Amino acid sequence: MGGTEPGGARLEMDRRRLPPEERQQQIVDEAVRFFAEVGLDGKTRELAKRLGVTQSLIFKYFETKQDLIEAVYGRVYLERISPDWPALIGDRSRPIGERMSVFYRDYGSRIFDHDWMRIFMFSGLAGAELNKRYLNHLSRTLLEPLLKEIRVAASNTTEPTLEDLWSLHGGIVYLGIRQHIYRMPTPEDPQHEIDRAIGRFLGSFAVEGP
Amino acid sequence: MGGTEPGGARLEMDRRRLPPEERQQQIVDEAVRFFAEVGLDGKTRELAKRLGVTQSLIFKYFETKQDLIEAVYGRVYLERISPDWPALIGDRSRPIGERMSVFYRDYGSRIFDHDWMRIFMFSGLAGAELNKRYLNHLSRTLLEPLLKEIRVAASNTTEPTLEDLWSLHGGIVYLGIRQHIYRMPTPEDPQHEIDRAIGRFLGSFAVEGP
DNA sequence: GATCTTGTTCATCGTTTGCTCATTAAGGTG
DNA sequence: CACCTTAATGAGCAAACGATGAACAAGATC
Repeated sequence: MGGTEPGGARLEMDRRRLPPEERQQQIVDEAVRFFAEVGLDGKTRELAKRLGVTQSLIFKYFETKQDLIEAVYGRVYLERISPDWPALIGDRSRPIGERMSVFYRDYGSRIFDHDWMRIFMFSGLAGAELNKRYLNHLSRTLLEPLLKEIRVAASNTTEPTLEDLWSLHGGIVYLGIRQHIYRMPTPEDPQHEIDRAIGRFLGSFAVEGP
Repeated sequence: MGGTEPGGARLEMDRRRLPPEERQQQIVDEAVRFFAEVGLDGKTRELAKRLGVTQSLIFKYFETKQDLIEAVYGRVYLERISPDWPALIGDRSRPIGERMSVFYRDYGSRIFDHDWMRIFMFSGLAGAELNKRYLNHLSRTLLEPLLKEIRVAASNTTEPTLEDLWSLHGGIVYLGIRQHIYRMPTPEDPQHEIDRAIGRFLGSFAVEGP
């Protein structure tokens, strides 16, 4: 399939002239990696060098540097929360411990990502509104429903609070922070640690863990 | 004591000429607040404006901007770990739950600080070696001894691992991250949440909590 | 292969950056 | 009060910054 005829859809490294959408996408792709590494104060000239392109070309596709950063935000925040999770969390045909294990396995596979983790932290420090929106969305659509489900499963004992869940959540997220922000050694099998944390959490509310 | 005679040791806002050590200290103080707010890429001219001083004066006290940043690191990391903690953690005349509660109350009072939290995160993202040294020191001198004590208290049940403790620690630190990095609402009484987390943790190893 | 479109480069502007150094004046000493 | 030390200023340099616009050339169309 494909072939070697010129004008084919295959991407070539040394190709000079690209269709606008493709070039724009290429710039954002590299900008994600670049800003994740050096921070949002990274210079457009260095980004251009990594792209093998002149600096002025970037400003043909993005009016300002801030526009580029917004595009990076959009790209990086996209697809970071799965639409399947609410259904998974509410699926009472499965034990709550299993649901939480599967949820956090899936959640971890999406956020334990070098670029996401660092850009999320950089933008948080910069005071970007997106972080608050993301965390509020996380709380409302995932943590609060999860809390409800745990309370159902833990019916006649002391009930967990939302802050209890944030504590569990923080302990899990901290794995990614240690790895990608502080670049410290982290466990080989994060899922095992996550399952242990979930087990301790549920156990303290007299619910069986994963 | 003191009085109003000129040349007294009291600091005056409008005073122009300061003794070198005092001025140097003043610059570092303001630099901590400044860099914590805008990041380590903050401009020396804006810092000078906040000090009510010319930008060139800063370079009379610090040869390069990097030197100033190192001074900020030193200032901020100082006194962040108490020498009393190892003794507290190892004091078997007190129940482990109480020791952990007191330790984390004290620990929280030192690190749930706007400037520290943000500069630690900025420097971590910048790849500063100090972060790794701090975390390694934390692990060796506090978490590992704490783990040992918990294991003693939990003798004949399943034992906690160091990663379990990191999970608890992360959940606690995440309180500060939510507050100072993401600027999200956090519980009025963090100590209560911390005690709950400690209680759950110890409870899952059949040890009485705080 | 000549022509046309437009993605890309090149040169450059105006500003800001870290940093320097000659000059000024604050404040203690006689 | 005049004198002297030195903290602080002010003007400015070289490099780097985001951004602009004219000139160029890659590649499709006829």
